[in-house]
Amino acid sequence: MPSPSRTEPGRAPGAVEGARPPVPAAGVRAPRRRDPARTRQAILDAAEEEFSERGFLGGRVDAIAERTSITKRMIYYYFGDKQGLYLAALEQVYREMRQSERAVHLDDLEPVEALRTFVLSTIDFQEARPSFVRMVSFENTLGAENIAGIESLRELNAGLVDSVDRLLRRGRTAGVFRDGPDAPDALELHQLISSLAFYRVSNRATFREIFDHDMLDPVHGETFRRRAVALVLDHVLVPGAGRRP
Amino acid sequence: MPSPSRTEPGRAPGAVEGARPPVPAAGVRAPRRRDPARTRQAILDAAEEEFSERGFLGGRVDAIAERTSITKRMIYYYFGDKQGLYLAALEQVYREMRQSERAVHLDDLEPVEALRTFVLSTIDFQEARPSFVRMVSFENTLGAENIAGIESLRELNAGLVDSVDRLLRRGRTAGVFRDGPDAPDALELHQLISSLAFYRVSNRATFREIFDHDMLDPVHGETFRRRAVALVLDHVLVPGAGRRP
Amino acid sequence: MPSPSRTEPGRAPGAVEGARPPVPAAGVRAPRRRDPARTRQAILDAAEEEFSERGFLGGRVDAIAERTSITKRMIYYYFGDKQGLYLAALEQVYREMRQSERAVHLDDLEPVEALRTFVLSTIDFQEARPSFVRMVSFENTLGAENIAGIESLRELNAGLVDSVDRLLRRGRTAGVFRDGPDAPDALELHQLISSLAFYRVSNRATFREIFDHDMLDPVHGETFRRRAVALVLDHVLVPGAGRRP
Amino acid sequence: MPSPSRTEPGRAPGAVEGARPPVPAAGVRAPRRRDPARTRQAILDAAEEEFSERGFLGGRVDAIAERTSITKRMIYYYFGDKQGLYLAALEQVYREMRQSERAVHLDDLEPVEALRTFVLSTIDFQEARPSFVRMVSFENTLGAENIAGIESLRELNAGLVDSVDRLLRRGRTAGVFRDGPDAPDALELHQLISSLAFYRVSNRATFREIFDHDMLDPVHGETFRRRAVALVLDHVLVPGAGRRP
DNA sequence: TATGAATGAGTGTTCATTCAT
DNA sequence: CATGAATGAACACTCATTCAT
Repeated sequence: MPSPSRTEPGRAPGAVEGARPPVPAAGVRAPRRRDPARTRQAILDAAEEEFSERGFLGGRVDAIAERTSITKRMIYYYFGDKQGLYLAALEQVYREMRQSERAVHLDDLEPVEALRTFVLSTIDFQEARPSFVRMVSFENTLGAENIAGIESLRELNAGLVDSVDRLLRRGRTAGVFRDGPDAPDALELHQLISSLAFYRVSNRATFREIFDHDMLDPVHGETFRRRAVALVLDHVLVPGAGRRP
Repeated sequence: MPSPSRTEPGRAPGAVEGARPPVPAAGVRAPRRRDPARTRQAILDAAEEEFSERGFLGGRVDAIAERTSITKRMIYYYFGDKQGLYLAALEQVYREMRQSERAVHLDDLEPVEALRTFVLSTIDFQEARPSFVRMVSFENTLGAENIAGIESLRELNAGLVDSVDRLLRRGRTAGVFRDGPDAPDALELHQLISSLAFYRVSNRATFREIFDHDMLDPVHGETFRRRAVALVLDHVLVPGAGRRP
Repeated sequence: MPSPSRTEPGRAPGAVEGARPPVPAAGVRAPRRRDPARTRQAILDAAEEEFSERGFLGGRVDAIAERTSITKRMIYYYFGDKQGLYLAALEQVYREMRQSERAVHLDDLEPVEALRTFVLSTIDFQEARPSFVRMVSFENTLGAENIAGIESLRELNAGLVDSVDRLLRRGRTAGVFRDGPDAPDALELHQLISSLAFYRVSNRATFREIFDHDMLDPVHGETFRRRAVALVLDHVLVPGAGRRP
Repeated sequence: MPSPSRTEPGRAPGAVEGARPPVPAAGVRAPRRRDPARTRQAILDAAEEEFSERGFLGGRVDAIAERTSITKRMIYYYFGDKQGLYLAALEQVYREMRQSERAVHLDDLEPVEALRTFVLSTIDFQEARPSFVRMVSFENTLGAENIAGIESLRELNAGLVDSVDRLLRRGRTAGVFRDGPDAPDALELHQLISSLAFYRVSNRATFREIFDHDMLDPVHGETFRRRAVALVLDHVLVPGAGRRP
């Protein structure tokens, strides 16, 4: 299951667990009746798996029902239809990304260190959550029609760009980041870093098949990170400034 | 149609057309009977469209038949099954990429110019052939299982890496490219450039939806190209060498 | 319908019918919604008809759906695939045979009478259930690949041979059945009787076409039975023993 | 191929083979152009294989074309349609049986020996030509509709019954065969012997699967033949007469 | 809340057969 | 005589979705 530690929205965090209705017979494996929030979450996790593996068109509602041993009727009860379920899974995946980005407090770091941290955390997140990458890939192939329906997504990501923007300003003010028309803005910088981090995960399979080289092999991890950081810093820093010895 | 410039094998380029039975009205795209090469190619083009839009799982054989007004039976006659057709479309798309790369004779250019050309031609190709990008994306989401079945793909791409390798060697010999353990090898360089060029096309839809910024908008094209070239050159050149004034 | 006497598992034999929703007009054979056991059985009966008439390869799932006016989807819901349905029909037919054989308690009869009874009941069953004969014939032409998948079939039939074996032993002990290396064993005896009873049904059509003689015509029934019994008794009895006056 | 020794109707038996048109390039495997009779026969043999393995409904014209590497068009050219081809194959199989029966000159043997010979030759033929048995089985499951279309089949088989009839008369006249209302007539005798010989081949697969006993295993061949002969003689001979010591 | 049964429109694939050359 | 290309109807099987309980 993607992430067992996920908070379950339908249930109060401090709820007493002991007081639950008669526990189902031992040996029964899956979320058993009478815990709607858990049922909902189980469906959602299965949907994330299914859709991230096969896409919206390729994903099967039946397969999701089988993964959870929850009846299809429940899926429709909770999510309306296939698209509703897909959207919910997509949103869940994006929400996680946001949380991961919030966890990194760029504003608390001095500019160069903040930039370095931003690059590395982006790489780390994409690497850790390939199902995010796959769902985004699928969304793109279908023209991102579904993603448009997710409210709060824009502001969510606008927040990200804003924080990169603040980072860049601080760096320029401090005289360590280049300025002028040739210097990249926040969005361009995000695009650059995303390209590096995303492609590495999204194109892993074909790259490996064609070049016999697994971009995600831990063996290459350190080198890749170092190069990526160097590349971005070279691109942003004023020549000669602030590099590590 | 995906590639109007494709040579049609069943017909000599300069052949006289006048002697043939009444040519179908111009604009009618479906090939008419008794021209197997044309029939096959029409199916293939429609398949490329369909599969690049909806993926292997989402693509419908019926849709391909309707696009061409060729009976489904003929699709199976020529390509065996859905997977065979998909593979053929995938191969066609890859072959075009190779041809586009061959067209650029890196060996004939001096190293810095060659590198600049390589970056730009990669960007241009991905931009010009979004269906290539989409098919590769789909392949990756499915683990590139299909791509493994295409012979000649590895050597085809090995050729590409070889020519980049020669390029790097020449640059180092000439003293303009960095050397040593920190300098990227041919594969790493290819990965870098592909990331930039591929992501811009593959993630266009979500990027636009989230940031209101179309990475492929011609308005940004020149800037993007300039930045990408600068980025790569900065990464490869010895500091201070060979840059344009 | 193949076997009107079949017990319908989903309904208690003496259950009151009055409380149910308006019963469909008598004579309407298709079961109406919401009686799974009946639905399943209706499919199975139609499958037995279809497959016994046209074989596994020739039988059409669509035809079975039409015979019952149950949607194809339900057939797959209950039986998985065509082969699963075929196997279920085959098993049903074999189970009936077993029941018919169990109904004859050979152990309760004295040897000669038991043997006579065994011959006649075998003839009667094959004659009464031509679809059994046809399905077995089809199975044979396909190498009995399907039959191999039916568990319990062997033990089921092993039971038959065992009871014939007991019969033979009792007869030998009583001194009425021949003994020694030339006397047939239980399996040989079964083969002999089956040959006579089975061929008469399985080859009826060609025999009639070629010789203008219907082996199943009631006119010949009595003679055939008498001859078959005599033939078997002559083969098994010690000369001069136990024949009817 | 079923029977390479088959006479090819379209070609004179004594035709010189050396004078054939330029032999096709070495490596080309199958009957090559410009020998219509051979082409026809190749199709027929493949059809016999296909139909005897899968029946009329299950047999595929494509499969027959592939077996011979002759184009489907030729099949239609020679045989009209699938049914025409099936009939031709059926007729070929029956013709062989007739020839095999003609080869045994019952009239030249004394009655008991003739009867013994008849039983054994019937057993031998069925054993040697399982595709005959399978095609007859298939015909029966379909109600022998096709067989009705084969002219000369009745007289062909009438001849068989006549010769058995002559055999029985001779035996009765000689006082070795039983007479009276309880004695079997020619058709009954044919039915009996066919049952034994046919069932052994037709039901081999299910019998083996169910009882782990291969009725055609050479190990049991001698015993089966002895029993079959004894059974028939016991049924026909006057008690005590003419048996072997 | 939950379920198992049911549906109709598709979805990949194959069939026997025919056409133009 | 012979071929490869073409067809439309059927074929086994699956889809997302809904109903009765």
